[in-house]
Amino acid sequence: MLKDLTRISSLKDNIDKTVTIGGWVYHSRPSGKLIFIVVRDGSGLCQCVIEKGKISDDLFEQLKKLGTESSLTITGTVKKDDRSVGGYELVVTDAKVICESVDYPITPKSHGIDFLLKNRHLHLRSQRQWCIGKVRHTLVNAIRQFFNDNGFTLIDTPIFTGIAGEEAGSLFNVDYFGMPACLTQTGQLHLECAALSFGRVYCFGPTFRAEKSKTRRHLTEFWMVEPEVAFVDLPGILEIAENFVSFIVKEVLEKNEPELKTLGADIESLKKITPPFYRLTYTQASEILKSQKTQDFLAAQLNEFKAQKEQIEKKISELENEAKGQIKQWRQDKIAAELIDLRSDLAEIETKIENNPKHAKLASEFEWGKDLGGSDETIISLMHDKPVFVTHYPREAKAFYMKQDPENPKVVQNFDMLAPAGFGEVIGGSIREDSYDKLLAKINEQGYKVENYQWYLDLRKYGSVPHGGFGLGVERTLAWLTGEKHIRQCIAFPRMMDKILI
RNA sequence: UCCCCGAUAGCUCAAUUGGUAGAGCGGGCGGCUGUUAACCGCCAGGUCGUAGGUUCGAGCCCUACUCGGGGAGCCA
Repeated sequence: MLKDLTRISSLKDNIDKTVTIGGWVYHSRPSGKLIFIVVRDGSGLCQCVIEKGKISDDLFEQLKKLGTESSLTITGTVKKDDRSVGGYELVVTDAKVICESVDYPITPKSHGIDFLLKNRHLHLRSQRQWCIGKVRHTLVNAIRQFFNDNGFTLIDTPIFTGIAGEEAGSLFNVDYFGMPACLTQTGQLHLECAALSFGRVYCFGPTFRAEKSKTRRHLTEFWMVEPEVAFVDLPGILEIAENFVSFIVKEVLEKNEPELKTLGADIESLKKITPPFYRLTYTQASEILKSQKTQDFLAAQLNEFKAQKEQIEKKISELENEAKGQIKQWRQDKIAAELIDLRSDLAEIETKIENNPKHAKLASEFEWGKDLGGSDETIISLMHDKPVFVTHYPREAKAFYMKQDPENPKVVQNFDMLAPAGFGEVIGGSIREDSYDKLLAKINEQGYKVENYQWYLDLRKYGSVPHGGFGLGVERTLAWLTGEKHIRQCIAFPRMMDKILI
């Protein structure tokens, strides 16, 4: 049976032919002697038109009452029709219900995020999650393709590890047969070993951080790709990063434009993502933050928010007045629904208005030496239409393995890549400290146990070379590309702080 | 860990300022041959998160707790 099924995505090659598709009821609109059932089969959506008389009355009655997400096979003639979702529809001649679905909990109307997460096993079938999954698939392939095509060798780094790459406070500890171990936070340290064997390597896998972060940009388990390159300097690694990011954006644009449109992604701004990206040093970035330009920028933004707020409030009061008048019940209901949407928009804009002066204050009081805060990153990122590399952060604020800048010992040769339009950090990377003595001193300075890092130090003892790399978070990149507000929607089964739902 | 907001029908939300709980969607029944989150009529559906308190009277006020959302710090 399965081999005889046609996938919805290939209906365009079967116009006027009779085919059978297998799928689930996405939407059903019975209308007397005519039923429209939109079927999804994982490859797309297809509207099936069922006319009474063309099939048996019993089947007609069964299809008429079929609930959302019932599974079936359905046979009919493929017609091109612009009125139909996807552009093609099936004029049905036969159907077979496989499993009737009754009281499917997710309805076409809006739902709260808590409800949807608790129903994640079903929510994955929704159009939005499906689109994100398709884009993620392209993204992951593009990531692999870029490195594979540019002389990188894939190295699978371990998930159980003994030493930390980042802050020890964010480690998940596990009991490894009675011995202490932890889940990997980065494959970088292991990858450096491999880079000195293969020259150019990358790893791609899940990463775990026990940060107590409850924000739209954090997960405790996320996927990260990390390239590591021998014989490279900071300008060199930046060039790789911008070519890499430009490539994956181009691939997604080429292969997933319909999905991006459905998701409401800003396709025009993604088309601008081509090398070169902007480059700022941390010191330049901090000067921008403290400048009048930034204050003006934020003030302009505040005015815009206030104008938006006024517009929303005006609309709300208009609708409220209309609702007081003598109008039909259905109009009352429509107004109520619009009011709910508008009030939620209003709350969002009010939060922005409230945060704006705080962000302005934080920016104006920015002190050299601190790490860039979330709002600082957002400001820098909003002021640019392409990704921005921020380089040369203060040494104290950064990880022990980053190479001290020979020209300014207070900073390291690192970089963050901020995605444009306020999205913020997507990549973090650096040139690694390749001097044995400097690395040893830094390990001691941090209070780490040298014996744990002996193998890592060995890399600086036997044929050390300048090398570096970066890590790109898959979910954050996906959120940026798709315009999704929260990265928990960018992985099928998100793991969030204190919460594993299924 | 800190700050703010919330919890009312299966779901999303109302309840005119403390006076007997409403609507849409979803479900059930009926109608409709071109629907697009279809539409029209009828029906069922509630111990207002939990525990106290104030009051003649609490969904609404107060206290504590639980759960959730947003933001901060930190990060990819």
